Amino acid sequence: MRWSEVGKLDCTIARTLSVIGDRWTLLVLRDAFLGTRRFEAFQASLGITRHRLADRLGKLVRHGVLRRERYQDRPRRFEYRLTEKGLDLYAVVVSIAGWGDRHMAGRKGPPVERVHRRCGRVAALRLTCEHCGEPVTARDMQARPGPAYRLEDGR
Amino acid sequence: MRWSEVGKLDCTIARTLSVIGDRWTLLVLRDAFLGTRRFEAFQASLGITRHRLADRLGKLVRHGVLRRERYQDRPRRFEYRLTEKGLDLYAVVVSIAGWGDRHMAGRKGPPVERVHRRCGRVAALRLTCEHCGEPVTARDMQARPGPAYRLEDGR
DNA sequence: TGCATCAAGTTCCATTTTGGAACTATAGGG
DNA sequence: CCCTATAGTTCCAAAATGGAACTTGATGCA
Repeated sequence: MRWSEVGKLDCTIARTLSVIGDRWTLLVLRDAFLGTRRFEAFQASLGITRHRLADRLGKLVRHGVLRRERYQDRPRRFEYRLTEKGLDLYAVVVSIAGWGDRHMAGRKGPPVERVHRRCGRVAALRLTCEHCGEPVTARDMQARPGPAYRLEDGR
Repeated sequence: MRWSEVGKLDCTIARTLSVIGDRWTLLVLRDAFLGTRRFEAFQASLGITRHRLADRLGKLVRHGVLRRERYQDRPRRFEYRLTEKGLDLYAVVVSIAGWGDRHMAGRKGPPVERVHRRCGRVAALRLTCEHCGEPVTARDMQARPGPAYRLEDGR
């Protein structure tokens, strides 16, 4: 199976990965969440080739994760900014950073920390149940077939 | 820059992605969280080539995300199970699924739903601040250089 | 006029990674 | 002796990637 077909699978994870599940794309998003907007800045920060970068930025724009916005005429220059859909990927980026901080950090600790503006503290973020508000881990949750799956098989 | 060198960067996200930031790896993990353990089962479910799969499973084992466990002698047969380190990736997988459910779901709804065992309800999971417990989005958080970064530059 | 610089790409080619399909190893069973 | 089952490995063509140079449109400045 070609990777370009994975997005057609009836699985939201597969479809999501067809947009962001790329070697460089999540690093582009990391930088976007740190405030990077310009082509040259992404390129310098990541060490990605210009060709790849143009490609990935274009894909993220096509999928509505980034928006290409003109910030200057003569000559025309553009920058890339997160859309609402893109901002909603924060949980993904932060979860990856959190796992990395716990399991892959150097002895100096994490290179970036995040402050919760409301309470003013440096905070790790955690997953909680939307109903009862309790923190959850893998063992607290039970996966089961959802609406789409039941419909499809007539269950 | 070669992708194999990205993991050496002084960034926990880059290091994490060097382990799981692969086209297929996150789909392997999705299946692992749904209970898949055997080579043949991963292969059939994903449509990944056997060669790639052996490669990815091996990499996850080397990084301590999966554990290769013998479940039969004569002939020796092995299965792959999440370690504690692997189970801790739940937030990553669930965040991806959540974004997919919100932005990429078909009209039939999500194919999988997750029940919180403790409260018994089908629940979406959300990010909250570990200190005040409030749900947070990208706009609620402010990134800043962390310990490793300050140490390195003497700031 | 001529030349340098800046920012955002694009083009070209060699190297690396991947997909696809067939093959191997070890054992049980008829 | 051959079929089946499971967990891989091998080989090659096709696709994706890295690296470096080139393009485009404009400003500055000698």
